[in-house]
Amino acid sequence: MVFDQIKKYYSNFIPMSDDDWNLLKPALRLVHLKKGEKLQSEGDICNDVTFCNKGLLKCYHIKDDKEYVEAFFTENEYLSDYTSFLLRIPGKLYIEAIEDCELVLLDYDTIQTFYSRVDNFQKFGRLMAEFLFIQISLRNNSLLFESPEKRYINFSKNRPDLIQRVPQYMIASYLGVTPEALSRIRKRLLS
Amino acid sequence: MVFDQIKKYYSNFIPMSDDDWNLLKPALRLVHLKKGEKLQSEGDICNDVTFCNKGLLKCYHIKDDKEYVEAFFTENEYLSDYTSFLLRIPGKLYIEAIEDCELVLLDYDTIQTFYSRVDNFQKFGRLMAEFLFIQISLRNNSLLFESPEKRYINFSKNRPDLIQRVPQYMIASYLGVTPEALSRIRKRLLS
DNA sequence: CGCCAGGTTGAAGCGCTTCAACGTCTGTGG
DNA sequence: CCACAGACGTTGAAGCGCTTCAACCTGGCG
Repeated sequence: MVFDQIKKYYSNFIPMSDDDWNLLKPALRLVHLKKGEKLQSEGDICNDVTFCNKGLLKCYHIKDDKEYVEAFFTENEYLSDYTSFLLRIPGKLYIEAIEDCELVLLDYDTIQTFYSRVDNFQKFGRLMAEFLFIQISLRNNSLLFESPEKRYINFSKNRPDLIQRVPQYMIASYLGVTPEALSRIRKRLLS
Repeated sequence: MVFDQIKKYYSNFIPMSDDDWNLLKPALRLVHLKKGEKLQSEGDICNDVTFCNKGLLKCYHIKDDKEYVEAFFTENEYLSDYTSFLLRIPGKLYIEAIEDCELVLLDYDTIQTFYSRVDNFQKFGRLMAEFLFIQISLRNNSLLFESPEKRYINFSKNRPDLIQRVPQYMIASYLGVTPEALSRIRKRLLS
């Protein structure tokens, strides 16, 4: 059923007893998003963490009328404007469907309740934050220490699926260059 | 006494009962580091989190014989090669004293034991990972969306202490530019 | 004193950005 | 069914800010 994927995902982090699961399940909300629709906009306080069952989303912010892509999320990935979610402050991010999406949402209050009531969940929260930290560290180092060309090569290697599914100008933004620059990088790499 | 600072730091994240504290205190190790000495080198598995009582450290890695500074740490800050620490894999980081340091160390096994035995500590671990995530997100966005000039301006504003205490070429590395470029940025900003 | 580390300055080069023009594909309405 | 519009990608030319390399300045220290 539609919550099987997220259950499996959780189970990778902590053992999930039937009791735990039965407690959690009623709090999950299934949401569908059409291509181009937004899950969240600048100024919203992010009130949910989102699990992607199906589809593809981008997470970006806007500055001087330009779009800056911070991340992509696809099947079996966990996403949110985590900074806004944690600090309860308005976020700067837009989260938008690049393809039609099937998402599972879990709200802040429920999560906090689970943190305090279910030991395992506190641990899940820790592991999740640690996991996200490691992810973002990798991206950090990539941005600081690698050339755009190297970043593109790595991205193609690590996420060949996204190279296919995401328009090139969004990938350029994600890599921190203009679409023209990425086009030339690709051309250079062919020879 | 020497562990007062870290106790206070912990108390910012979780209530710390006398019982908790008495349990934790014996596991803390006081370490002194002279300017230029290293706490950790590339290839080491990071086995401790470190709290800085006094002094100043830099965290960097080496690539093509060049030093790339990832972070500075000073009084009342918490540091480690968190990726290596969490994943138990050899790290890429060097951690080195820029000034003589007084540090408080807490090792991996003790922390894991505390995670499983003391509820509050599990929560501390979560909050700490969340905190680090937010920190690194900020840096991430700065690197991706701001010019070196803007990064320098922000850095001067946020860490005027470090501008004074850290040699300029290390700040340049931290900001992701060459020492020459930073020198010219500073010159530009004077007019 | 002379050395060395740290900072500045100059000149050349390169890869990115910007702006503008031009392909190419796809979908949509006349 | 074709024609056109719009979205996406490519290409060219000019400009800019960074890097690199080299020279030089300065202050602290043996």
